[in-house]
Amino acid sequence: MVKMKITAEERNAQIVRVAMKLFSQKGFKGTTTREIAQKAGISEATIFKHFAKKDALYSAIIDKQCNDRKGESLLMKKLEGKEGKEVFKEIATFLIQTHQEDPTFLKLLMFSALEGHKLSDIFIRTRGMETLDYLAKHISKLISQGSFKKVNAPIAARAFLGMIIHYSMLQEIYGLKRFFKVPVKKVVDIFVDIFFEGMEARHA
Amino acid sequence: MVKMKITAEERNAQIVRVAMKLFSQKGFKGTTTREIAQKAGISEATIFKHFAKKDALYSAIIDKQCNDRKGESLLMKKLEGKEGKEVFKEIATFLIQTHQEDPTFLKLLMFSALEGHKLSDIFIRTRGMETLDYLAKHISKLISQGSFKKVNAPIAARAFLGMIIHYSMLQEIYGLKRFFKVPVKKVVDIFVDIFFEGMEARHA
DNA sequence: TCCTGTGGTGAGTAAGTGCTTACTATACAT
DNA sequence: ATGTATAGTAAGCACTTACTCACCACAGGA
Repeated sequence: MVKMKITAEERNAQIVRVAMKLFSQKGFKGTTTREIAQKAGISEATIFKHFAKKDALYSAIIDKQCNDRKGESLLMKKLEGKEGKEVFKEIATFLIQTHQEDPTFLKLLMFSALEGHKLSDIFIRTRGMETLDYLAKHISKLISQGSFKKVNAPIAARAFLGMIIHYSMLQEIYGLKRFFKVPVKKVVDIFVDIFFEGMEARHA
Repeated sequence: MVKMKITAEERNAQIVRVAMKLFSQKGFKGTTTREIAQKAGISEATIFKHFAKKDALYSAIIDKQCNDRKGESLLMKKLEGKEGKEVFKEIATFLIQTHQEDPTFLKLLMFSALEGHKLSDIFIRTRGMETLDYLAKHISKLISQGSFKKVNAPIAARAFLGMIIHYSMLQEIYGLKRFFKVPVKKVVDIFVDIFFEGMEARHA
C-alpha cells in the first residue's frame, strides 16, 4: 500500500489524460471506466469521485481541447514573416507532421463526430475549423492583393485543407502509412504546388 | 401471431441491411444485437440462427460491400466519352452527390477504420482505394500525353480526392451542411478548376 | 396420417457495464 | 496528539451485453 495521494486537481488532469488517450484509440463507447482506472493506476470509484458520470469525463476532454490552443499559436509563430508558397507549405507540413507524431487529436475529432456526442459540435466548430478560418482569410487577402484569382475563398480553403487532412487520415487512421511511405516534404511540395498554381492569377 | 416465414437467404439479406444501417449510424460497438433484431422485426435469437456471432454480421457486411460494385460501374458509365476537365467534374460530382444522398458507405468506412476491425483492412483497400487507383492511372495518362505536368501521380490523385472526400466528410459527418449550403456544381467547379489548372503543363 | 426439415422464438445465462455505498488512510492545521 | 477535511478503495448493485437452448409452427413428401 504505497498508493500516493495527490491533489484533486492533479488527479483530475491525470484521469483526463488517460481517458483522452483511450477515447482516441477506441472511442467513447469502446472505452470502459474500468480500463481508464486501471491504466491510471487507481480504482474505478476514484474516477467517479472526480467525475459524476462517464459523460462528464468526455465533456472535460472536449473542454480542455477547446481551450488548449498551444498548437495554433505554435503554427502562428512558424508563419511569422513567411509569405507566398511558404505560408501554405508551413501549414501543410505542420499539420501532417503533427498528425504523424500524435494522431490522438485527429482520431478524437473523428470519433467525436461519428459518435455524435452533444459537445462534439462545439469541439468541431472551435478546433476543427480554426485552421480553415485562418486559411480562408489568408486566401481572401491574396485574392484582394491580386496574386490569387477570384474564387470563393472558404471553398478554396477547404480544397487545400482537404488535401492535407485526407492525406493524414489515410496515412494514420486508415493505415496507409504501412504501404505508402513518402517524405513529408515531397507530399507537401506537390500539394502546395498544385494548389498554388491552381489559384494563381494568370496575366494573359 | 402473423409472423411470416421467409427463406433463409432473404432473412439473411434483410438482417445485413438493417445491421449495415445501424453500424454506419452508431458503429459496431455502439449497435446492439437487440436493436438490430427489433428494427428487423425478429427476435434476437433469430439473428444468431443466421450469424454465429455479432462479428460474423460485420464480416458479411464488409464482404457484401467489397463485392458490390454497382457504384463503381455507374461512375464508369458516366465517364464514358468524357475528357479533360469533364472527367474530374464527373468524378467529383458523383462522389459528393452519392455521399449526400446516402452517407452510409462513408460512415461505415470511417467507423471501420477507427474501430480497427480485422476485416476493415480489406474493406479499405478494395472499396476505399478504387477511385484513388483509377484517378492515379488517369492522371498518369494525362502526364504522358503532355497535358499535365510531371508530378507524382498517386500523390496528385490523393490531392484531388482529398478535396472531395474531406468536403463530404465535413458536410455529412461533421454536420457542416447545416451552415454551409452551396450547390454541388459550384463546389465541384472550383475544386476541379484549382486542381486542373494546378496540374496543367504550362507552355512557357 | 405422421414425420421431418426449416424458420423462428421465449426465456434464459455468464460476463460485462456504469455507477454507488460504506468504509479506510492520510495530510495538516490546531 | 487530535479532529477534520480530503483522497482513495473494496465490494457490489442494477442493468445491459452477446450469446444459448429447449422448444414451437408449419409446409410438404411419405
